[in-house]
Amino acid sequence: MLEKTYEPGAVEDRIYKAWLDAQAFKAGAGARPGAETFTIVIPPPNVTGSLHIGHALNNTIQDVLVRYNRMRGKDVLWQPGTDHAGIATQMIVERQLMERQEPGRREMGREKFLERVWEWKAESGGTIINQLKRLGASADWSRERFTMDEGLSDAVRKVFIELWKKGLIYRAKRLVNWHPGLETAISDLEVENIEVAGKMWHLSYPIEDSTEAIVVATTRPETMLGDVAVAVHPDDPRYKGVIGKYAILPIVGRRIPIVADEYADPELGSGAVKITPAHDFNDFEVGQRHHLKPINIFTPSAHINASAPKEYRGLDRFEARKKVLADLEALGAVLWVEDKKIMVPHDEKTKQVIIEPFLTDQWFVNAEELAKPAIESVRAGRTKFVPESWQNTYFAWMENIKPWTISRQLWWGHQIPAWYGPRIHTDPEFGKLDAGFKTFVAETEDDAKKQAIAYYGRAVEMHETGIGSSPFQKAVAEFEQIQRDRANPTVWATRKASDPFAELSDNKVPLHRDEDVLDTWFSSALWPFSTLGWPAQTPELARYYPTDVLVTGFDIIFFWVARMMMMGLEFMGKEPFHTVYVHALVRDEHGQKMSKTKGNVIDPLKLIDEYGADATRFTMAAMAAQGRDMRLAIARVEGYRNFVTKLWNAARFLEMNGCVRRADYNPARINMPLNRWLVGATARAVTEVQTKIEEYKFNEAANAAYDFVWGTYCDWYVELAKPVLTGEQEAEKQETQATAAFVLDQILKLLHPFMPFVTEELWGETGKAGSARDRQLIVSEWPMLLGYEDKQADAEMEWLIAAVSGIRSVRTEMNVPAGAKIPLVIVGAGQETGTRVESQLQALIRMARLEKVDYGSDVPSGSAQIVLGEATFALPLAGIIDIDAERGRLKREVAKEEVEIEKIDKKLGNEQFVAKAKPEVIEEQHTRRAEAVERRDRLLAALSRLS
RNA sequence: GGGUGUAUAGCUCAGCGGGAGAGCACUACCUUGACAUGGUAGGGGUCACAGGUUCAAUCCCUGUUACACCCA
Repeated sequence: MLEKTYEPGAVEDRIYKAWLDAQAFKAGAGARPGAETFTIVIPPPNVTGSLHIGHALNNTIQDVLVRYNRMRGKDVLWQPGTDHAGIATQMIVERQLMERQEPGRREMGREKFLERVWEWKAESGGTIINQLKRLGASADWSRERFTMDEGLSDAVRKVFIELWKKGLIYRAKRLVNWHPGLETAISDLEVENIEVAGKMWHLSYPIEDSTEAIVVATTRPETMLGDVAVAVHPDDPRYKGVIGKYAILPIVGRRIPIVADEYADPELGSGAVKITPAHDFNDFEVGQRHHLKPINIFTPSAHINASAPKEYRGLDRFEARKKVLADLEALGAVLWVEDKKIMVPHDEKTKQVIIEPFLTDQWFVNAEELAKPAIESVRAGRTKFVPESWQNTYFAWMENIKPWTISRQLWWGHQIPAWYGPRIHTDPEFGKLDAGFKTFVAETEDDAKKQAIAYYGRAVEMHETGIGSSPFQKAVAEFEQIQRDRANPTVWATRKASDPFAELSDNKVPLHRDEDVLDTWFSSALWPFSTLGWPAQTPELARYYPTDVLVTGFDIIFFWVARMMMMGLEFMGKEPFHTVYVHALVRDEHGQKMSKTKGNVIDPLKLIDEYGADATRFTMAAMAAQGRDMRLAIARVEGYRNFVTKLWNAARFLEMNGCVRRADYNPARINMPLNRWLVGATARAVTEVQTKIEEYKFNEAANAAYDFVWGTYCDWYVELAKPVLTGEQEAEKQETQATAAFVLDQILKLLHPFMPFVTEELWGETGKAGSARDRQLIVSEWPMLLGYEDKQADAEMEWLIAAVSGIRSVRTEMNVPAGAKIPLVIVGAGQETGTRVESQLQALIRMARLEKVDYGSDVPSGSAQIVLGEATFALPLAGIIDIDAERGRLKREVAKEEVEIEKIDKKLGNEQFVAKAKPEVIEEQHTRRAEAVERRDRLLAALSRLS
């Protein structure tokens, strides 16, 4: 016997374990022989993360697709795992060390520190995975992957080396977005520009050998310490005379050129701009055009460095601004200040730290080149976006893609497989300005050494200290000096004479591995194939790549979709997925983005605790309309929790009424209109849900299932079945019991992708009676119900429902007590009505709360009347009903029909309409008019009988 | 500044070139033998505004307004 109410908390864990025990999530579980594959890779959540509402939506959709396709008999793989989240994870462990007052990362050294990170991962890294399990995610956990796994790290090294060989990865000194707190480069996607109230300072720079000055405007006065030029627009008449002259930088005293460059906007400020190539992206480009050497004034932690005058050194950027302004003020160089809204780059995660454009050596991916085929794939429709409009966002970004900064000054991540050494004098780059180190990119240190030995023609020596450290720099400088000396025989002879160890030093070539690691997304980009075993040619790779659908939020199109597309095409030669389903962003019920600071976060785990995983999932699916965002109101979750309860109680009713599945049940061989109608309606519901899932219209699929289960099965079928189930007609009873049980089975299947727990539980419970179940619901077959439509049965049941509804309406309107049983007299019944009344008499009596049903030739006086088909249903309520009220009711009904007739007449009277509208539309109007006239006339007749 | 999107019932949202819908909320009645996390009946909308296309516009087009998001 089922419990009175369904308790999700008591059931979900047990059901989930049962699935795991049965290995129901494993790739290929329940697949038909020779089945085609259906593959989804999870967009890897951050290992430091915990489940938020966006994950809940994202993974509900994936699980709906996965469970549906599994039931369709496909060979399904849902590949799960997490990414290593370089910055976030390193920060967590560093904070932990600090809290425990243990030595910091630099004191303990790289190796020890990484051990600690792995320890952290082992202890608390799996949080989100466990939370996904609570949601009911049926991913193949036996295949769970982590971006730092050995295999995935092999893939990263291989990709890096291949791209390097193809020239698609390079190392260069560029301005990058620099996080001064973490002292690492970050990608432009990790920067959020936030508008803040700022100021614009107008500064006066004196012109050399002149009494005049040039006025520049800036929002960052402290960077003037690194100014190398002033730019004006070449066509700006105000400045024609000063181009080519020099300004004297106040405080610093540097002589800087006044250059003509179109970057200077005559409309903005004074029309002249200061140029600080080391600290501004636009200025950097201006600097390059005019061959100006950038002057970097910051240390990696954004304190003033030795390039600035002594009294500024060591100040952080904010203190430096104050001092620069005070000093300029004292010089009279600050002309005026205006308030201005300015966009300031912030760290996207915390939104606390201001990001600094910073000049450093970094590794870059030539994303522009990789983007070309990725754009083409979408243009050609080999990968489609759903909804389609998102492809515009994709194109917009991909067509303006910037070089991707992939190196990070961190320890946690994939260390870049590059080794550096000095250049030999025969190297074409030798001695060139900014040539940088000789770089050896290799799988292993041994391989790097081999390459180096081949290049130098002599043994190398691994240096442990960083490439920026003085011992390494000194060793390199020494080697390069020897190279120079050797190139000149006279110098070399002199040197050898004075330095007996010269030859020996020549043999000590210093080599050092790049200490930086790669951006986490570099490894995530490989996820659709690295998780399947690549670079090894595994059977899984052959079978499951390309995958089918990537399910993601639009805020992440750039992170996941774009990069996976680029890498998939480059290394697999095929798009990683044929469809990208972009779901909405979940907001609170007032449309605000959820955030911890606003305190409007809805925690999906709390929803699961309170309403159950099924209700939470169903809400996600029901609200997943294709669009930009969805506002989540708790009331919706509550409503769907009630739906779970409703289903449970329907099953309980069946159980109490002997509705047991029968092995010999055949829906094609049943007789009662009630049952034939239900089976047809079930078939329609199945088709609807199936179609909508395949169109990625999850809200429509969920609603179709909801309407059928509650509106059709519970509200009408079960109610109409009651008199049969408690009646004496044994054959009818048995047919109804079996049909009710059969359709419940179909319902469980239909709802399973959305509500896996309660459906599996009911599947198990109902399996205890009747024919044995041979498998769990999760791997059972999706319903196949074709050819069960019965128009005649449908018409009869629709008539019955109209009759019952009509009588109920009148009862309420006439204030007939709910419990009172009243007589019904049917007047003017034709053969069809007669047959239907006979067939549905018990149902009619019970549902409409009738005392008896008679036929009559006249409507008894003082009756309320309902027009239904050719017949009039009269409810003789003399003495009970208020004749005036009934007259009013009928008049309103007549008026409604009149309005309808009038509207149609207007249309049909329009020659243009008759001439141009489609014939079927005109036909429909005629039919509707005739029906309305019929109803109106009967209502008028009813009205006349009242007076 | 450029782009994208949204305006439909009190709230949250579907829908759509020919009859305005759901859930929640609301009103009235009902402790009927699955379910009060329920049942029955009901009220409530010039489908943002102004033009245009069309036989026909909530739906297509243009503009306006408001809001949201993305990019600079």
